[in-house]
Amino acid sequence: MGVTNLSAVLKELSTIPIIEEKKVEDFSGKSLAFDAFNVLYQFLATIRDSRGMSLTDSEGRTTSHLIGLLTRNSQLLSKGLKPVFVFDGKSHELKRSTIERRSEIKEKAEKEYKEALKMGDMERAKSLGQRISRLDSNMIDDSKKLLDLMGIPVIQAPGEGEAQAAQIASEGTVYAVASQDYDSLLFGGPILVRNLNISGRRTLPSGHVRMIYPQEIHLDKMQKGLGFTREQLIDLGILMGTDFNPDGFRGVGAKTAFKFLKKHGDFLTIRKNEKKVSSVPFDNYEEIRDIFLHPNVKKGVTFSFGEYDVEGILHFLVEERGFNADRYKNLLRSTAESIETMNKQTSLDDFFG
DNA sequence: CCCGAGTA
DNA sequence: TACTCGGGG
Repeated sequence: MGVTNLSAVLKELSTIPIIEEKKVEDFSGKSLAFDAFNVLYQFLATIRDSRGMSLTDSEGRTTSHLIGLLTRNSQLLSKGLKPVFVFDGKSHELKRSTIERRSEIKEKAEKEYKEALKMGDMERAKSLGQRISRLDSNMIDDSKKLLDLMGIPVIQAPGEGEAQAAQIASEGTVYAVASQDYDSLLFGGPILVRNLNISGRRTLPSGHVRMIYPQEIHLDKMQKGLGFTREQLIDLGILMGTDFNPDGFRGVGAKTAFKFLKKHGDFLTIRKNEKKVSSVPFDNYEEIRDIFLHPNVKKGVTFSFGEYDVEGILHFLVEERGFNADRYKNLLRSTAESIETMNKQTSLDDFFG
């Protein structure tokens, strides 16, 4: 999850427009560091059958994440994007309670889901199904295996994936971080790209349909538009709630957090002067701030892109997971072909400067 | 999530 | 061309 509700702040409180609308093709030739868990959870939540159940192979193993990774990444590769996947390592102890709470919520949703199924309330079942996605170590392993077969580099972060992704983005090893969360910006990643693993149209809870485009957000522009330093952006996040203090503060949302920060300058001064923030016990401020300012990351990480191995992918998905070969072989071949023609083109470009 | 078939 | 629906495993 992470910091997800910053959109309102960026749209309504900034003096300059911060969110740049892009097309997927605009990222052709650029490498993007995807927060792997972020992507996988997205697939697990959305790739479901009409009863809200994950898709599985004949042995009951979930395959939703594999379908998502294969189709989405094949499209991105066809358009010349160079995805890199960064997996979470050990999560910070302050995040544990968040994780535990999420798993409680999931257990509750699971019970309600079964009831909804019994009652035949499919709409409700489907929406509950989305909340009970679990990512186990087998799913992580076969995601890595599939990515490897697709030639997509897999990076193992020592801690937060989002932090490691931000690190390689600041080092210029990748162009940007791709995620739905804003955390990479708080970790110091200079560019964030959102909506890159989401299709063009989305049905909102209200029933309205809206087009979704990739968005590019630059940290420096965001700081300029809001008039905040990076430290203040971190304070903003903490006031609104992060993975490390998920509750935030009662009655403090985007606007109030922004207002407090403008008035007092930093979190500790707000804590001294604003009742909404001071009335709650909260002694992890320095530690949380430090997670964002000095994250647990590896420096100087390098990687290389591999071959898109059509035969290998087919073997894994068809032989081992029961995918329908006819359904996917066209996608695989045309993807391999686009990659090949693009490689030829870029090597020509390199040759001629 | 993505795709294809069916429909207008 | 635009949209909805069902299926994918």
